[in-house]
Amino acid sequence: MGEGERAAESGGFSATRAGAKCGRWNPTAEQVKVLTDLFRSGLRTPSTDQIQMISAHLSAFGKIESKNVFYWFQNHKARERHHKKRRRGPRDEEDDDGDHQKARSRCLASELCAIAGCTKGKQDLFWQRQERETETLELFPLKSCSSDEEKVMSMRSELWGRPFLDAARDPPLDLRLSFI
Amino acid sequence: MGEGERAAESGGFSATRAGAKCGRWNPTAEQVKVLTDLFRSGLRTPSTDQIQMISAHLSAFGKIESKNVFYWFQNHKARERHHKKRRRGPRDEEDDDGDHQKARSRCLASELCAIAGCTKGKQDLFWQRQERETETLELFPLKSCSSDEEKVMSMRSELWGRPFLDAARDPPLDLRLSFI
DNA sequence: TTATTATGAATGAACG
DNA sequence: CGTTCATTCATAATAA
Repeated sequence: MGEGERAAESGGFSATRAGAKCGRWNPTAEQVKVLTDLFRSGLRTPSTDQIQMISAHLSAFGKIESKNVFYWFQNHKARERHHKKRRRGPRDEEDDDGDHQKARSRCLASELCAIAGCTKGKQDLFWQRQERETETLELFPLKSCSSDEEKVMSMRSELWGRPFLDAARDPPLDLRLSFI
Repeated sequence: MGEGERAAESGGFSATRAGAKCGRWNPTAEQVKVLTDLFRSGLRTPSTDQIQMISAHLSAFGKIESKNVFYWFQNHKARERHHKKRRRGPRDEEDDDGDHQKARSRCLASELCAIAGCTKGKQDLFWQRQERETETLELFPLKSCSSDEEKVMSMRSELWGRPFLDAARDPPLDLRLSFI
């Protein structure tokens, strides 16, 4: 199992990390980055809409489904509690991809985030939402998430690494964070 | 096959086999011995308490953390199952697997085991349990696991290999196994 | 040394 | 939501 194929690196951007048969979702560095940021920003249990939204944007970095986002948050939240301690290893920081194409560009103005759910009435649950086509959703459908004085955390200035190759294709990703 | 191999001779005791800078936990022969015994005794998925307990005792043989125990069982269970592929014992096969390990035997004097969880109310999960100091747990804290006759498996008489050198320092390890 | 194996650690996916 | 399973990744140990 020593598989040295690990070396198989992504061609241009860190797409599929594992060259093996991807039976399951394999998040790219960018995707993880965004998800982590969202999580650190306070997002714990994204609504169906938020999941759809996030998934849509992350699809720019690679194949991804809504359920992946759903699971990601579920797992991350559940495990955070069990993982409060030190994280082994000296060099285990991040990005094991080997490709450092993280054009550190700051998007202060445009912070990435989740769109408020503002769940409209009744809708199918989770990702099983009939899978209507592939993207019918809009980026900013919400018109009034209402005020809410609940948790309004502001985003932390974070960088956004984008593939320098498809700069034109991937959306700017400047979403607004507005927790329900 | 490895399992026992690297364990080397139990003739004495293999101190911290870890050659040096252990990036990751490297179990000693004794630790593996105990874990293996517990596993073969039927323990598959130790509870948080059991993990803590086991970890505490195994620490006598070397550095170890609760999460190591947790992972060990996870891996061991998963792998044994996976390795059961294409292995049809023609004849008298011990067929030790399965869940029938009900050797309801007497907990003879020195049986190694895990202490019942007796999960009292709410407790942190897994090995993340606050890491309260270094063992506040008692060997037989339970006074009444209360009703619930879930799975009460008894231990199979097994010997306990102990380092003859540190007999005094390491706990006798005569615990009782009582699944919940 | 390099190649392979054994296994610790991590996490996606799901179960109950 | 907590817990468990299945795969995969990473690396110490060991064979070649």
